Amino acid sequence: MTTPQRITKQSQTRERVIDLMERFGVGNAIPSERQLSVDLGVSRLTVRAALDDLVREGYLVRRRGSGTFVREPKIAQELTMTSFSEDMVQRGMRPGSKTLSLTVTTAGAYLGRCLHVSPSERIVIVKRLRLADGETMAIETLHVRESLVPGLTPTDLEEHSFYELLATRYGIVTVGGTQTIEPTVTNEEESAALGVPLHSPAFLFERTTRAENDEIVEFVHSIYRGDRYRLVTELNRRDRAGATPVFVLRDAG
Amino acid sequence: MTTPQRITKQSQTRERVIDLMERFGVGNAIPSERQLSVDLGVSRLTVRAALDDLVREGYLVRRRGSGTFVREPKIAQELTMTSFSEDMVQRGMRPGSKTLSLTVTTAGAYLGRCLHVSPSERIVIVKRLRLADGETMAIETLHVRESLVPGLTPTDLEEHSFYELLATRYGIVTVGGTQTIEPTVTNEEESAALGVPLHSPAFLFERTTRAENDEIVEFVHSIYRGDRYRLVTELNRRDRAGATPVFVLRDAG
DNA sequence: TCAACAGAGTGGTATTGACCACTTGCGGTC
DNA sequence: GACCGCAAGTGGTCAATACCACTCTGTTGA
Repeated sequence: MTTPQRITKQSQTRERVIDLMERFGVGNAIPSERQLSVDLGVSRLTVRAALDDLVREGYLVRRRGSGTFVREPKIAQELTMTSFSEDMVQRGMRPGSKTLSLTVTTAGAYLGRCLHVSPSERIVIVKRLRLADGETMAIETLHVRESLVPGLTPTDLEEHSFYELLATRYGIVTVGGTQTIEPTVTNEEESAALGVPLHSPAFLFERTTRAENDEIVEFVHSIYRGDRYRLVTELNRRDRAGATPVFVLRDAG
Repeated sequence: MTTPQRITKQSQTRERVIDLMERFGVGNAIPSERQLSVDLGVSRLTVRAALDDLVREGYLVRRRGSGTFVREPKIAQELTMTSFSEDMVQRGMRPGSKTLSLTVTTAGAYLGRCLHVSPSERIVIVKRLRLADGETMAIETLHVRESLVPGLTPTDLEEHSFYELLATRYGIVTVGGTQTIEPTVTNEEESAALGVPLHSPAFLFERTTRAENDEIVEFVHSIYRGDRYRLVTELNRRDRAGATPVFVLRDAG
């Protein structure tokens, strides 16, 4: 059901349908399933499987007795495993990062538990601002074992995405993680950094990220401006799996 | 692909597989797809379609060459189309509802836009507290066209789930909706009602719900205590569709 | 002129049969 | 006893076909 890694007729069909979607344009119907199965030389079942995925991902809508139509593109990215940098690029904005501080300390009890390491392990703590088109969007505190990222400098992080650095320089591929989201209000430091009034509503994100070997790579604590972000979920009685939320950047002002 | 509303072999198969899952227990394999297709008297493809859904919803895991196994149950409910009442029952808590006010006014510009009705349409506005095991969890403001729910009383809402009432008494079946989530802080009224300090962090949920004919049924504005709820998301580099968040009730204190 | 109807076309469901890729365990071999 | 390899069983993919329920449209009838 999930997209296969190997080249399969279903995945080929998917790609060719995506091409067709662009050709026909938003709001229009793509050829019928039977027509597609003839045109693409695959069975209708294969066509349906490919369309199923595209429908579930929100690119197409089916109307029984009528046809399958190209949906208008989503306005926002899914709340998923993308870095802030990637995310902003996809939204068509210029991402930025300003490193406020980079310190090394021992983990201590709390961080040790978060990162699954000994409390005496040395940890790099990086505090940085996240910018979009020059405007401050969030303040992020990154915690990572020093042994994983030797020689990391503040400017590294302003020039590259952290995940990019992990992958290319340190050979660490992240595969998943857990994220919790809470409402909070900004404190003095956060308000000053974000340029919002004291005690403004904000999202508190906490994320732990895992590598391929199931080791915990990082623990990130982020404060996102509540006046610039909101979460949007499409609810669905029939198909409970469709409740994938998107993290939406609001209009300014 | 989506669960059908009519009785279908696939939905029957789904139910019978769920029975089997309970019988075999967490961690164990259920019978093979071929075996199930014989036992249940349906084709293997139908079995697969039913299993697909259960896998996507996280109840089963498939291991190629090995079998299909019962996953351990999720710790929390998905952020989905369940009513507060259903939700609390599933968490093993006793839901409660205390109606604070029930008024009827004209929609006006803003509500008219939210509900897709004329600004002069008469709207029932219900304000009520949501309780779990006697403790106040949220304050909810419900907006619904008066013509949809004639004769609705405050006590109705304390004795039944609103969705239950809609379905049984008014014959309105809800099929989906859109929900937005923002961080906020409680105002004087909300703080008093929830029993938290003034300006406490909270989640602001806004939901519009659609009926079968795509008409908008309700617009709900809810304030959830930030000290009792958090959102949890499992992130996944490989399968982007799997980022379904859960709305977790925190430990008290 | 307009409403009702019939038919063609669409997605939704289901069957049967086949082959592939992978896991596992059994049995033979060294 | 330890190791290797093979075969059986599993999920993954795909084909060809059939019928149902629904939508839309063009035609027919009043």
